[in-house]
Amino acid sequence: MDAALISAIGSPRRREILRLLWEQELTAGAIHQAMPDVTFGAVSLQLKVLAGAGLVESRPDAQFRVYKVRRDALGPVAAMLEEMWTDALWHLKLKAELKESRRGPRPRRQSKGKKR
Amino acid sequence: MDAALISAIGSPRRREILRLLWEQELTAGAIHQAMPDVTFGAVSLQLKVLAGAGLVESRPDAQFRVYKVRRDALGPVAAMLEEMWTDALWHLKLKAELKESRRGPRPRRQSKGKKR
DNA sequence: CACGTATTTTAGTTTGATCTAAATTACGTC
DNA sequence: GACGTAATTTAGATCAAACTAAAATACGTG
Repeated sequence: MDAALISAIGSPRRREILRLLWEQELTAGAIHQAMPDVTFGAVSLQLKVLAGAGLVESRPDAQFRVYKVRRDALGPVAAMLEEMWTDALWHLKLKAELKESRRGPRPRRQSKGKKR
Repeated sequence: MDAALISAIGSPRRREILRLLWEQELTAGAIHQAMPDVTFGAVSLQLKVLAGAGLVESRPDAQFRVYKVRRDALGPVAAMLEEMWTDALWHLKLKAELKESRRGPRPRRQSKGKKR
């Protein structure tokens, strides 16, 4: 129960990933598919942070890597997150939250036309 | 129990303030005195964030403003923070954490010499 | 081992969080 | 009301988190 854990769940993006992993194990690719607004690389980096905090673990499975949430590491926070997520309004809130809290460069538009 | 709460405790600086307020009520000035590495303004801004998340409340007392932590708002997180803080290693950890996580401009040196 | 798919890592960019300094507001006392 | 102290707010600066694109790595298969 250390500061890295609390910092890790402080990010909406990382909570989104935890949410996806809550009920099922998923490959990195599957997680990315569920988050179309970021690149695969970004997802991988956040998974690394989560793993560093001990909140997820992964195992290789053929050419895939399967991620799994470590609920026990979350302790009492697990219940808190669940409560948050079962809240009927959550889906609406999540959208707003992600929109207002995203950082880093905007998704670049496909530069159409110029062919190089 | 919403996202603002989790985000609020995600910041080491704000956790430091919560720690100071944990056992006693304090004025904004007293909190600032206990945090000599930031300006009064910075402390005030963080108190505002904490208040916005419902984690602290304040009442005027003469020309002062007394702040108080709202433990109930923290729910299960309260116990987690306490555990973190009673950890014997905590003091060492805190220093390292603050050093590595501070943001914003460096403290400016007194511009000595040139009298403007 | 060349090739295709899955994932991670690196290098560089953007932006919001956090900060400072200064201006402003709030309160009490004379 | 003028003055002094306490606190907040504003405007501007800096930094690191979070991102992208591309390169590198890992794994399985023909």
